[in-house]
Amino acid sequence: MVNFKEDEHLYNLNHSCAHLLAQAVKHLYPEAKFWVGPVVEEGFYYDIDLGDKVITEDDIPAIEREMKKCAKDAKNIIRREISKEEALEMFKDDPYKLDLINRMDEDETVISCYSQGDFTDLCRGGHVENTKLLKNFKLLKLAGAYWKGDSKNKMLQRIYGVCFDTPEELEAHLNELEEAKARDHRKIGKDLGIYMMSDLVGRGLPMYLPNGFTLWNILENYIRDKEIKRGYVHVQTPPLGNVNLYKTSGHLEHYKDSMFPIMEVEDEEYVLRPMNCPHHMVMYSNSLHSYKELPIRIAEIARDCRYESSGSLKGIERVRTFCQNDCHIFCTPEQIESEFKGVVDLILEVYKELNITDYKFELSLRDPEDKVKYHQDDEMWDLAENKLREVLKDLNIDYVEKIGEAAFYGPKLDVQIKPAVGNEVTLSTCQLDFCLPSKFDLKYVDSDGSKKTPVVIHRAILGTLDRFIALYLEMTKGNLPLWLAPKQVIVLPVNNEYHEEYANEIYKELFDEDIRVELDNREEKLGYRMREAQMRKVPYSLVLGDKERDNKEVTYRKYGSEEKVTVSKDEFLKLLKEEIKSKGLK
RNA sequence: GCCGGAAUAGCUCAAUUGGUAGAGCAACUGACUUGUAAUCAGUAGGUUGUGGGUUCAAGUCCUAUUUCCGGCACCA
Repeated sequence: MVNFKEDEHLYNLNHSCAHLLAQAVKHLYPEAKFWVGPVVEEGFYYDIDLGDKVITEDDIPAIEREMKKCAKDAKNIIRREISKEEALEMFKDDPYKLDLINRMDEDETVISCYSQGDFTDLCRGGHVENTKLLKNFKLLKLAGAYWKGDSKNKMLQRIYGVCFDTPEELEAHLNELEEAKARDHRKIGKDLGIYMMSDLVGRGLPMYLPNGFTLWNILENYIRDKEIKRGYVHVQTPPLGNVNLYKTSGHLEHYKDSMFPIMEVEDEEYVLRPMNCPHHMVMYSNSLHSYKELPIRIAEIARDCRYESSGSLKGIERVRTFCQNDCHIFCTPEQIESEFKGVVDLILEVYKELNITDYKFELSLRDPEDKVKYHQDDEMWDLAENKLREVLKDLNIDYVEKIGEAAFYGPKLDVQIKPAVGNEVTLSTCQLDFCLPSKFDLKYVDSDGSKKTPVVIHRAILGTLDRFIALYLEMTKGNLPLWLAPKQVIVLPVNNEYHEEYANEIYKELFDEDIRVELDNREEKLGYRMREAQMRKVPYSLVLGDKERDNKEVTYRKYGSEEKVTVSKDEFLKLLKEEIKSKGLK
């Protein structure tokens, strides 16, 4: 997918198109006031205050027509540099522009504006030279957007669009957007019987259907086995807790708004747990620990519940109950680096085996100005942040730093992935925590006999199973590798009368070898059953007729290929086992 | 939560300015006995998300509400 911010020409083209949009809107709605119209990764937008006028989809064609009309005038786009006084005078009727001008730094001596015909906008640039280049554009979506991105402010109307040099490029881009929609896990999840939702059960509460839960279980076993090999121990804790647990941890104070409300039970107060860190802290304190035991890695595939605002719910990517692939590593300060490295190493290993390639690392740091969210001492933060930087440097990993994105208890490394539709989300995370261990007064006995406070690393590799399945379905377009496919083989006898017995025999042999196999012996034509097997994306379809029965062979067709291959049944089983073992990777 | 849009059979979608709710697939029944993406015929399937209202008449107009979709805000 094209990124409009990365290509300079495309950036300028879209930036100018944003101005063109504003110009057209101004023509059609003279009372319109304009905030900003930047280029973003997916194109351009403009935020507009239209007073009482509400722009709907029906108004879009008229705006596009007016844009075409304005562009046809072939006006040069002219840059002018003006003083702050001039700027204030020029935009005196537009409170939003005045706000921009007044907020500019004192040392920003150059204020620039760009004009095209009768329209002038405050703007840093860059732009294309002439409006005649703005031909192949399309307005794509309408949205509300808070002024300055703050939900306390008024909501403006935002119009998104894209612009290209040629109609072919525009067409291709629109096709890509359509294809992305077809890849959406909400569609694939429905088509492949992965999960369902029900109003009666409640919004944001997914129910995994047999196919989805098969996939879920394989992933769960896969990651648990990986963790066991790396010295993790697995536990189980309850999905709710006494409210005092979250008062102790500090979570209640910080995240009350996104927790389900407190339940009163016989003079006690409980909450559905929004995370399981506090449970694991308490579990650590169950016994006295020697420095010799550390690191202790307490892991759990844990179900949590969060009150996510209704507008943020999205399939199984963002839900109100989810299972975290969680772990809390309790270690000494000296062990931070090696443990952190171990986690990053595990992330990379898992991504390699799952063939996940399109992701980026983000190092989320505190905002030193925000003393409300980050109230521990700066020294601790500096130490933590620098340690993470060092490890990333050692591992030679590219990352971007994000100020103010850290958790209240410490900095974190996140792995971000772009879903088929919508904003980037976090898949894996690894977080350093100097805070919770002291809140729970956790200790270990050091070599000199003194009691010390351990450091905790929170980490999740598959993130939440729910979100992981969503993203993975989108990456693979639902075409799952053999080891993860809910059904691996479908057996299709050509004719039940003559071939069902042999088909049953093959079915049973595969079943006994733990292959997830299904026999489709319905009274339907082979073509019909083959079509269904292909639509269900079953990796192998086996066709069994006279030839196969007589020679003890099978003819298979691999999903996505039309090639038919006949092999002995032993060879087929061997092939399956090898492919499963290799996870489909060369 | 906020702004906008949408909701019709299990699924995908039709239904002229308000005028008898339809089709394909799936399901069921029967025939066909099948060699790699849809065999044929028949049957059944609906309080048009839900509650009010306007009208001789509402899927269609108004209103409230629920859910979903596109964004924004949020995301430990």
